[in-house]
Amino acid sequence: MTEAWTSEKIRQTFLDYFEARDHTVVPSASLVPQDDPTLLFTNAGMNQFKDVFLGTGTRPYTRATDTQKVMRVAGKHNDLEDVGRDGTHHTLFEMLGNWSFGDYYKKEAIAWAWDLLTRVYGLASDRLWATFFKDDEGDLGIDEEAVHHWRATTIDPRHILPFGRKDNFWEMGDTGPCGPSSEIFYDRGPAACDRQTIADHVCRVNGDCERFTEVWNLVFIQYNRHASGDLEPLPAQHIDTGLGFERLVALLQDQTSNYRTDLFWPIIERVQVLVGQTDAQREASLVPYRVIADHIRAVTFLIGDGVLPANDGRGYVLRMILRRAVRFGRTLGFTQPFMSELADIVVQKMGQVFPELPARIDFIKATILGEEKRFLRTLDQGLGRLEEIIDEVKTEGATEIPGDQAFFLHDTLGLPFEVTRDIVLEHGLTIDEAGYQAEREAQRARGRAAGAFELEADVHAQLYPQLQAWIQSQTPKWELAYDPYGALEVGTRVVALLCDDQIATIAQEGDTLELVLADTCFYVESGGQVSDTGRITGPDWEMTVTEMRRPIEGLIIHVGHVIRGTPRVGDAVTAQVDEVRRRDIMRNHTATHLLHRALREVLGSHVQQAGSVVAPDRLRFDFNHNAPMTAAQRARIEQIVTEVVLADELVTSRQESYREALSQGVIALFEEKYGETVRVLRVGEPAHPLSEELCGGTHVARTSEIGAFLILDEEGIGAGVRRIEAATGRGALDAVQTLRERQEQTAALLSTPLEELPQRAARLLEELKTAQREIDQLTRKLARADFQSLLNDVIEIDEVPVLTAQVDVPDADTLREMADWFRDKMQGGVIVLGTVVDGKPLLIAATTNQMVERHNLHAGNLIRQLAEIVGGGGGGRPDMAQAGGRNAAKLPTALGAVPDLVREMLSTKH
RNA sequence: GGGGCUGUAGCUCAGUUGGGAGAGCGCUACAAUCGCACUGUAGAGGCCAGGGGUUCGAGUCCCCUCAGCUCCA
Repeated sequence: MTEAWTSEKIRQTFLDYFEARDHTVVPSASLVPQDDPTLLFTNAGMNQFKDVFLGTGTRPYTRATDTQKVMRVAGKHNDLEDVGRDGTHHTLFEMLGNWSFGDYYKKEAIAWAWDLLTRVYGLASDRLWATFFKDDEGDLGIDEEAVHHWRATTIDPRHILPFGRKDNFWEMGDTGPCGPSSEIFYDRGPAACDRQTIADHVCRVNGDCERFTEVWNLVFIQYNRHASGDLEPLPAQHIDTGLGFERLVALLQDQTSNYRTDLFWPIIERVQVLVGQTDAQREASLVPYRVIADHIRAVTFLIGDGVLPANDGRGYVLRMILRRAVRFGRTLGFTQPFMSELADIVVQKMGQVFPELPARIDFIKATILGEEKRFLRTLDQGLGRLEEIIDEVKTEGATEIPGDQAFFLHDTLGLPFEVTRDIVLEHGLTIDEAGYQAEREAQRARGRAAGAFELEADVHAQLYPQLQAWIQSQTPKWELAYDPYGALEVGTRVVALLCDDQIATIAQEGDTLELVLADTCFYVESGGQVSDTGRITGPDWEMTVTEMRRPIEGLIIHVGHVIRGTPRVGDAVTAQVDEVRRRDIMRNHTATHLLHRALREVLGSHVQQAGSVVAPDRLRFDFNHNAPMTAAQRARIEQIVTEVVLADELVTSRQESYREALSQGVIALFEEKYGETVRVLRVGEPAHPLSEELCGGTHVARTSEIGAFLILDEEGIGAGVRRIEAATGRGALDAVQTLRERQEQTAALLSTPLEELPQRAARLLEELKTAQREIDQLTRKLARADFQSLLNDVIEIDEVPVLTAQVDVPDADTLREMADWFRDKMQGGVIVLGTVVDGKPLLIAATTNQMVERHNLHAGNLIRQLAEIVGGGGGGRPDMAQAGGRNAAKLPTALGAVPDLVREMLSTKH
């Protein structure tokens, strides 16, 4: 190992090696699996080729090689909380692989793997071990073929070992392609064993210690497992290999820890600079360094693939990883956001291989920074509450924080338990960890009981592959021609029919039908653009098309109703898209691109599309931005788009390789699945395009066709995500007409010319306000006058002044005010006032505090008895209470009862 | 998908068996000062997130919706 094996060189050597052996070098698939709802993240190199192994998809090549970014955060081999505690486990890593789809098999796979490791990479052959499959549970026997090819290499024959189904038989799931595997291990020597202290530990291959490192797994796919459990030999045999890149780099750079390689060490050094520690300090607290180095890679890649921090799903995992890194950062002394700066290092290091990273660097950093700030805020709130809890515990003289309190901090306020524990210990208190764990377990159990992660139980999972197989049996050479970009009408024929989820050859009038055509010009929902509708006409029949589906690659279904005649398989038909509707959609789609560009111009280049819907009547566009748009920004954006519309710019598309497009700075959207060749949509002249995006949608030919563009609405739909609704062409006209209608109605109601409407409304509001104020003043004046005359009616009961009266006031507030005047005037005494508001009786009783204490005259008690008389209820404070009822006619009776009641209450004084 | 918490003045929040919507900061005016900070006085500012229900009466109780925070899957 005299050469310097940089990670870049190691990766490139692998790809070059297989490219020289006729493999197509393909880009890594996104970390977000496409078309696979069962998977949270891409977790193996084979994910992107799953359809090939399943037989539902094909590729234009039979040999491929790649480096695949892979995420593993939960599972038997990797738990998030373990990452960073040793030198070999990661959340995100690269998996180098070579693939054969029905091409070469075990001989080449084994020979090349051996050749590459020993000759090219120069690993010592006496350190290498190989395993093969020997069935220990069934009758599959020994993988003699693998043994044979291993013996043909220069490997020490004693280093070829058999293992059973647990270690050496690979299956994708309960059913599907599977087969034996062969693994290559590297022996790091006895000193590398991390289990030497365990009594009965024996260092060996598959012995679960760090001495023997699994380097490369070669999977030989040769069976298909049926639901019955039977294994059927496949007609075509495949190779699927995975070589852990980070481990290989560690081996070639002669490091026992992956973190000491050039993949991670620059990050660690940067962290050290930022936090200002010495080398000795760094070595003393390596775990936080490793956690941060690992997690910043995962976070950068996840955001680069369009995952955003969220409360569920992928976004939640991203948030947990980022927050875990911040948490460990705090233990190093970081008090300010630091992660976004580290993203630069990751992008510098990996950007060549993963061009999506440099293309989105600003967005990635802004997202990380935003989430870091959010988390710091969450921590502040949680810490504030924790201080309160600690104070409470201390004043109670206790020394332990209850487990449920710690769990509350974690569950509700998001304060990590580790943080809570550290602070509590600093205060010299303890924490009820068992109680915390119990609460946590209870919460987990509730979550599980409520239904585990539901995998989409698609009843059609079997149907459509069957349909496809049926079509192939009828017309072996057939391949769907999908062209929504040209004419909106096509002459073709019926290839297959589905009625009531059954494959059929004929359908009846009135049936709901799923129909497959040989060619179609109907657009299938994708990239936010909704599916086309239209009709299909046969020789003597006709059907509507109301919905389109693409259940599996290469199969497009037209769903609709037969409105006339009997469709049959093989019929020649004319398929016709609803043109008016489609043209509206095209206007909206092109306008979406223009809107995207205008947003970036006005709000900044951090604006990224986070989703969109392109329908005939409107377009919806979600994007990342932190604040509501101002009216001026909205107007500016409409203006920019309109200028492009008026300039009558050319709209063109071209096919290009994905990598090439990205490297030219073409905007790629997250939600979209991109193949190796992509369609680039351009607005404007080639020399200086106004907008270039990857897009599979349909567009107008010239921007002037858009007609008009109008933003209808702008709102926030989540943390840092805004949504714009807009309309073009006829939709914009509709919107303007609706606005005008409303405005005219309003103007007519106010008898005001349109242009004076705002002033008129403002003046009316002002008038209303002053009028209300006048009413209030007059009401009070009247009440005051009433009150003065009422003072003549005060009677005395046992030397206590008592006033009872029915007055005419508009509300309870005025009654209350009159009672206050009485109390000011009389110093002591009892007042009960009644009135009728909206046909309902209303009563107020007031006394003074001294009356309550000395004479047991409780206003609340008094009012309750009165309320009963008027058919209601009441209550209040001892000195002020109010009641209402249903029977206004009884109000005089109630008031008449007051003297007796007061006398009674006074007589029972203590 | 399930659970927890929160939503009251521009901001931070209080509001105790259901019965007068409040504090601090900020804002405006006036006073004081050469002026500012400060201080004093007065004032403006609230569909108590939205909707429905219970009640004579709901910021408060019940249900639903929306939004934010958070945990779990």
